[in-house]
Amino acid sequence: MQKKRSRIQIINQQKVLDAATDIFAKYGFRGGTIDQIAEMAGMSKPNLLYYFKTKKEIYLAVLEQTLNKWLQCLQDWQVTGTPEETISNYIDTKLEFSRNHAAGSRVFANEIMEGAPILKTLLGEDLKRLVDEDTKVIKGWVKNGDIRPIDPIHLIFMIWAVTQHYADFETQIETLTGKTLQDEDFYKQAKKTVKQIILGGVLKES
Amino acid sequence: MQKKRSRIQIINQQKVLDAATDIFAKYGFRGGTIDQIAEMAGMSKPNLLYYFKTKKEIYLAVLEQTLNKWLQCLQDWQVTGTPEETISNYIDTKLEFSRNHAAGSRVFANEIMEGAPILKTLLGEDLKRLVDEDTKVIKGWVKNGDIRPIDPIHLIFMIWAVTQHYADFETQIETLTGKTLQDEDFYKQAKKTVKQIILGGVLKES
Amino acid sequence: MQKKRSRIQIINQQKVLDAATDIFAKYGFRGGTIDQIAEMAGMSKPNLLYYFKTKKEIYLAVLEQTLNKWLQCLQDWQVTGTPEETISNYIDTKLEFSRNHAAGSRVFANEIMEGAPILKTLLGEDLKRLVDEDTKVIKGWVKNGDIRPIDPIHLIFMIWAVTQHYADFETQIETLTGKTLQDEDFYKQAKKTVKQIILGGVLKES
Amino acid sequence: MQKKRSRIQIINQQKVLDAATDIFAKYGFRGGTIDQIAEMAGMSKPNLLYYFKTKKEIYLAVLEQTLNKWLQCLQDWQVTGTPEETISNYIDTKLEFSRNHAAGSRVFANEIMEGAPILKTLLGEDLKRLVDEDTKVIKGWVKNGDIRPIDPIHLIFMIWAVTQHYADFETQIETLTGKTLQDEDFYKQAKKTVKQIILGGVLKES
DNA sequence: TATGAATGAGACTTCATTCAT
DNA sequence: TATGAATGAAGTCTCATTCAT
Repeated sequence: MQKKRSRIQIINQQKVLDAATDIFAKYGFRGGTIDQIAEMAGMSKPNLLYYFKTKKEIYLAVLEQTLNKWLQCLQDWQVTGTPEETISNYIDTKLEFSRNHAAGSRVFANEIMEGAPILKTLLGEDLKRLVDEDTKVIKGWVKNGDIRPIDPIHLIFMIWAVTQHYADFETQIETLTGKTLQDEDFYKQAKKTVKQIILGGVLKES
Repeated sequence: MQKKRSRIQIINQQKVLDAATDIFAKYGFRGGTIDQIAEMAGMSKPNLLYYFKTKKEIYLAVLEQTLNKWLQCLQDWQVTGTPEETISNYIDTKLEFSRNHAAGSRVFANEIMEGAPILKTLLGEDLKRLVDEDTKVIKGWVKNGDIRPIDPIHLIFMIWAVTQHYADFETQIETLTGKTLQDEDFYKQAKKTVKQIILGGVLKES
Repeated sequence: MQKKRSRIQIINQQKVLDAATDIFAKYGFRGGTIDQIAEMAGMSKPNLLYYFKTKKEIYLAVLEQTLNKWLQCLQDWQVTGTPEETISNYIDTKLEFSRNHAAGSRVFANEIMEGAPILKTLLGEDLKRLVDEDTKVIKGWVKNGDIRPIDPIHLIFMIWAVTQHYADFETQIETLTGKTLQDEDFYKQAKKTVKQIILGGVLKES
Repeated sequence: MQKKRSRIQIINQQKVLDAATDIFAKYGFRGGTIDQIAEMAGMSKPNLLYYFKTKKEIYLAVLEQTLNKWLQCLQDWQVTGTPEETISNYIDTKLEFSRNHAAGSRVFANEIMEGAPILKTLLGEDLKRLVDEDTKVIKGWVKNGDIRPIDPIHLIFMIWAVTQHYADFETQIETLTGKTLQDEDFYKQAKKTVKQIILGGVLKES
């Protein structure tokens, strides 16, 4: 039974989640501390623990929230068009997510590098289902001769890798270029190049 | 005065570094503990600290060792051939590194997600120099009409992202496919697909 | 000036005291928490603290209430009859108290095992006075040849020990026999046996 | 596998157990703190936790140690003689235990008043078996006409209650009489009176 | 070289209590 | 009268590090 949440409760819980996302993004679950989160959220540690009883509970809430945003994000994507439109749209969606939820993306990355103790089941079930669907679509394109003969799963990994890279390795990218996805021109250039190469490598020459 | 290192010392130090690489790969610097490293290395904590005085010293040694392997790896790479040969070779090199040093790759990933407190300077100097050189080469190709007009920096990021993905997200990949780069067929298929798409997207149609 | 206490106040205070008696009986003063008491009393913690300002205040009220009941209980007891009647009556009284106020008895037991920080003075004054009186009565009986020559203080301890045992070690007794003093037959049998032995050991054979 | 314990380890573990027995005797498991135990044992808190990893582990060790002493104690008891000898001997044994292990006795009392979360199983199995045996013996005496017709279980409870009372309510007894079982005369007088009454109440007049 | 013992700092969490409404 | 929100103090436990042998 979901407790009724007052206005201030919603606000404070979100403050905590935002701070926690940043901290867990940097240090992972084990490395991040409640002190850091409390300070960043601008509240005392016991007050924070009034909203979330344990560190793990905060972590789970962060994962869940990020997951929801990610799923919602993927729902925006449509498989209806041509391969070019569909892939292009998918890259748009993923890169947009990396721009708007860089910290969330890093929380996922950390979780997976820790061996995905929480998300493993989910990855093996829900995500696998999504991937299987996409794989079928791509296989259909190949069989149909719409695109070059490509191994679908590695194409999917490639798109994920590239789009998430801009979020997960933001520090490195910023150190090397002085830019992040927040920079509009840089964002456009990244999107353009990624699409250029992937579509160029996947589509048949007309 | 460099202490003379006995045979056993060298062996034990390497045992520590191997264990530490695994632990820091999973939990990052903050999240990993000396206890975990000592246990994995099969020695007592005080004995471990006889070889490395502090946790940070271990971490630095891990980073340095991984870095050396990575640089050595890159030295094997030759820019002398055609764009196709050069890029193909680069992908080979990076993917091979991901296969042989998956944990090391994840230590880097963690370090960068923590904001690269140790490596930031290095990234901004040594790595930037390497990247600048590569950028020049690619620009030359473009100007020369050898390849399509591509933004060099995003091409480089793309190759990094894709090749490292197989190391950094190993857990996710294994959960989805049941395979890792250690699987020879999977490794070959990954390499083939990555080259196919990137080269296909970069090279001009003949 | 004694605040006028409304009906609901009286009811709620009693709800708190009942819950607190149970909790302190189980965990002692230090081990019991206001949360536990509040939950058992079915009210929020701040509301509970509206009736009793501090944990200690609750504890004192519990001790006082139990004490009052105990004293009232002892007033029912009459020394007027024969030794047999008097002792028999005393055992009745004490055992009845154990049955009706098992939790209260345990609160006392805890208090005393903690070193009686609150009750020590009372024990040394009021209780000592009562014990001294009883001692005199018993000594009189002995001198008079009404009962066997018995050390009065140890007789008193014995009656206390036995009667309180059924309250304080209720869990043990229930585990061993499946019964408590709430069970009418068990209660009667306990009373009968206790009287049989003590009276048999104290009274002269006729 | 029992770790080999060095000399100092044994000494320090015993220091901890002794202190913990006193603290848990006073405040119960919930109420007693590691700080108190560490201070009483004369060592730092982390050092104490080097020997026992958790508070519960200390508590279990205390219960186990006390239990062992208690069982060893009961082994000294012989059922071989007449009812008089046997009961007399039993009282001796139990009272001696109360004198030598007053704190341990109180730890048990606390455990039982908390509902015996740890010992419940043990009480229901091992102790029940012991009690059943004793019950049979007593029943035999009754059937044989050696003693008066007494309910065995309540006789056993009575002996336990009385003998343990001197340990568990030591504070009250000392406040009222200025004596404890450590006082030799008081000890002898208690023993004499207890035996006098119980034997007087149980045995037939010769 | 190796390890049992020890500890201060700090992390997570609980709890009595207060505040504001 | 009632309760959601907040907090300082304290309690349990972990961890990097040091010491002694």
